Amino acid sequence: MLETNEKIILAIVDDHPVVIEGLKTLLKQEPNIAVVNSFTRGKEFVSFLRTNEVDVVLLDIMLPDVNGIDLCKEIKQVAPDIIVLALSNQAERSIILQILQNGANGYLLKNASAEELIRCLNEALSGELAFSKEVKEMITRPGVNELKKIPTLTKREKQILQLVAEGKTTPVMAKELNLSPLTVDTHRRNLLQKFEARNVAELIMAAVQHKML
Amino acid sequence: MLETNEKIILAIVDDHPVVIEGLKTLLKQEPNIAVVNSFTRGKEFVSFLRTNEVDVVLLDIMLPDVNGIDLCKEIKQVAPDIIVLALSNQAERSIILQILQNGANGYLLKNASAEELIRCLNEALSGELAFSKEVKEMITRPGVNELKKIPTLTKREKQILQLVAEGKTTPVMAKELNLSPLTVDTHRRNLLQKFEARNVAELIMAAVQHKML
DNA sequence: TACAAAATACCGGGAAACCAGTAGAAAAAA
DNA sequence: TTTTTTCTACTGGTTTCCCGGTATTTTGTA
Repeated sequence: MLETNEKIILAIVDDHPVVIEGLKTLLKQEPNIAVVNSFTRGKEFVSFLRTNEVDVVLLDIMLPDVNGIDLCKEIKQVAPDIIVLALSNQAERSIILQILQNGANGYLLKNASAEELIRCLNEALSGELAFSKEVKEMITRPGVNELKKIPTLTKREKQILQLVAEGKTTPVMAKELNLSPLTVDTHRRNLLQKFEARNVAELIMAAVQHKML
Repeated sequence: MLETNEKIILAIVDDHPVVIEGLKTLLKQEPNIAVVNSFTRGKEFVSFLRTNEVDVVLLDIMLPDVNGIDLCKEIKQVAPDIIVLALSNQAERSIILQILQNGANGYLLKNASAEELIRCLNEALSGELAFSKEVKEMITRPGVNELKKIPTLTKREKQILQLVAEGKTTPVMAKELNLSPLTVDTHRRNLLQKFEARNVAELIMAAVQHKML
């Protein structure tokens, strides 16, 4: 949390120049906000973060170059004290929960009004989780299709999951990755366990439902 | 088409305040553009159009209140000479073609840069159809990602596909449907053939991609 | 540096999936 | 009423998957 008399250093990561300009314009009215740096690539921002201080980042989680969830995690690793407000134009329960699990401090829809934007910023600055109106409804109302806890996969597991989904068999994958088929098999079994699946069919379905494929 | 020395009256219809502000800011630099009216509802804009003159409208086709295609048609009926540039954040071939058939003069993605925006505006003003880069690619190349022909399934096959997706094994399904496991196996094999899949993983993926699960 | 997590690899065995055919009823379409 | 499609069922065999473990090495982080 910041002292109220200090100015906030804000960054915007979004691949849409229009959105960047819009946010800048709307936030210019706020006297508390000092610097607004903007980036169109996730990678760019991460490397900027390594050498510069940033208090708050408005992060579009639908970037072309990287997956939003991974990017959020990476940002939090590089700068654990940064406040990450996820930006998106769709409010899907599973995605929202997933990104919050990965350290985000809030979730805003791009159709938020200026007031909503400012309100969320302040909420986040005072340590709360901040959500725009529609998002709040989405996460509070009874999770109708309450999905089970989302399993966290390792790098290799994601890779293997992808290949499984492409119809590759264990020996084929082993050759492709220069691994023993037995190793690939182990990863497969770990995947099944993590997703609580009994076979590939369930595995793929679960992965699809969690938007991991 | 306008005379070059006349200023252009522009309108923006978008339910995202951020986008409106962004577009305004980016277009402010253009000396040719005079008035920028903005609306968050399609209906609002249409009634405005009945009493005011507008040369060009940037129209978000994903509004909450009305369908973009119908709105475009309505606008063209009220003011046939208006130039409609469709705005969207997704470039789906079928949608693009549909909206062009309904009188739109161009199609821009929201991730377009300022230069692209201006270029498209000028193209549209000089009577051409205007597209941002990615859209152009999408419509010129013939349906690349036009999915393969969707296989037609029999009643039983749909049933079995569903059960397979639920992780049921052949013997389990056989018992459930009072069939011989051998029969179920035959249906499975027919499913694999129809989807050109080598195993369940590919089968499920294909079925999901065709929205059959 | 020490500890946890991830990646690697193995054994043995049973179950299920997949392949290539064939073929007789039943239902739907011509 | 023929013809076609779908549903049913079979033989016989190969491959892959899935399960129960265990264990070493590598990597990352506290």
